[in-house]
Amino acid sequence: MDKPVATTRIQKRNVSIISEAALEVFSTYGFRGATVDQIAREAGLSKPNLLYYFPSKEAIHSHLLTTLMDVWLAPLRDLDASGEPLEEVLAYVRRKLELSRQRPRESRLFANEIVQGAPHILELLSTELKDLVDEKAAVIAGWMDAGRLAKAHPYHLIFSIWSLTQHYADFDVQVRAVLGPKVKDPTREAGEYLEVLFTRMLKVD
Amino acid sequence: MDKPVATTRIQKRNVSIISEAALEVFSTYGFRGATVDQIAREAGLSKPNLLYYFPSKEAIHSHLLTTLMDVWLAPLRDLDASGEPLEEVLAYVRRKLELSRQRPRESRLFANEIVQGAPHILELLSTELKDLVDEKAAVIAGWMDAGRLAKAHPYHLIFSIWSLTQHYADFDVQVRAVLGPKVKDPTREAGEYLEVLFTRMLKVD
DNA sequence: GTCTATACTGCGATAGAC
DNA sequence: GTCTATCGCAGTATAGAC
Repeated sequence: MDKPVATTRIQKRNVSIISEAALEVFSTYGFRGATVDQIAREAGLSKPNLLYYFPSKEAIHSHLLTTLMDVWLAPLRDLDASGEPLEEVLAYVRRKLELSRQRPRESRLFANEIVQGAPHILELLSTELKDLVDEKAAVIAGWMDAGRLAKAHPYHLIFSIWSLTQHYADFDVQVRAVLGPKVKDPTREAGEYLEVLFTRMLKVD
Repeated sequence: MDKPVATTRIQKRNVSIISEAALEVFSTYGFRGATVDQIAREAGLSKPNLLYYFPSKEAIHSHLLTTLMDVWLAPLRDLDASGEPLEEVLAYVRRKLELSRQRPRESRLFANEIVQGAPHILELLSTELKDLVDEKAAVIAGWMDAGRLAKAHPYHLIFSIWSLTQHYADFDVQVRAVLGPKVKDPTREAGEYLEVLFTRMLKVD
């Protein structure tokens, strides 16, 4: 809803600048906590000028959430039914953790939205997201039935991958506060830990 | 900071009613998204009357966060160095998951705060929380060194317990959207899954 | 101690000049 | 297509009657 006007090159460029600024602000302060003024300042535009490209604050937010959904789900889409099971799952974990490291703002944007009850994307969750998870959970269940992966609840396996990888983006301040300033790259440690965790969990003896 | 006035019974009762209402509203909308009007309505008081008990919106929020911190850390405090290692960890997971089930609003209150950079409790995280985790991570490391628990990064083990258990409170709408309406109690399924996960992760052969 | 009324601020959005 | 100016509203907090 409320797509931005974007036909000329200048317009496309400004829409992209605004999106970048809005991602920065929304991911830090949440929807209500963010102000259009802040986003405009971050984007280097005046407030009315910004509202020329997007009709409202809500429109910017919606635009971000929907366009980012694809990026967010790509790692799961890439889970390949014809691959080697354990390696496929571990590769998924790696891709997801890499996404948390490289795009923590996107992760926090979603986290803010979902913690508050997903008012803007509830529909997407029970359609697009559910369909994809249904499909991939079936693949994983197939591997388990074939004895190629240790048995476990496939849906909760996927939830645990989301939870553990996104934790290092969403709760970054807490992780750093607990580990102390000496640990420069918590996500690298996390990668090693998660590799061990899911191998022990899923490897067939 | 800014403790509420609470000497008489009526005052104590109202402070408690306000806290309950504020928890409901802050956990749903975050700090900025919540309004004093909403909290007052939820508490059945007029706005000025509410602001007689707490000097400001921020004071209510601080009061909630600091008083709830103890409840939140209790399960980890109860991890007993003289107990049987695997059983102690599993019991911790169970207590934490039970807390997510019974007090999802508290979990979301913290999640909102930390996702947005923990502006109000950063200090607490790097002192009280860090000290407790340091202590318990040492206990776990001791168990691993003694060969009573499979080796793994103790800090990230604790992070993974937080992450996995709180996920079912903080991301409840997403979990339910994906599982569909037929699953009435995702947390019960999660309990079984997590039992398996941490047993396979930590059991010594 | 609790209410009504209100001061004051900051925000989202629009009007209209250029 | 971008600006200045401003409207209208919602929000926090306070003054002062009862």
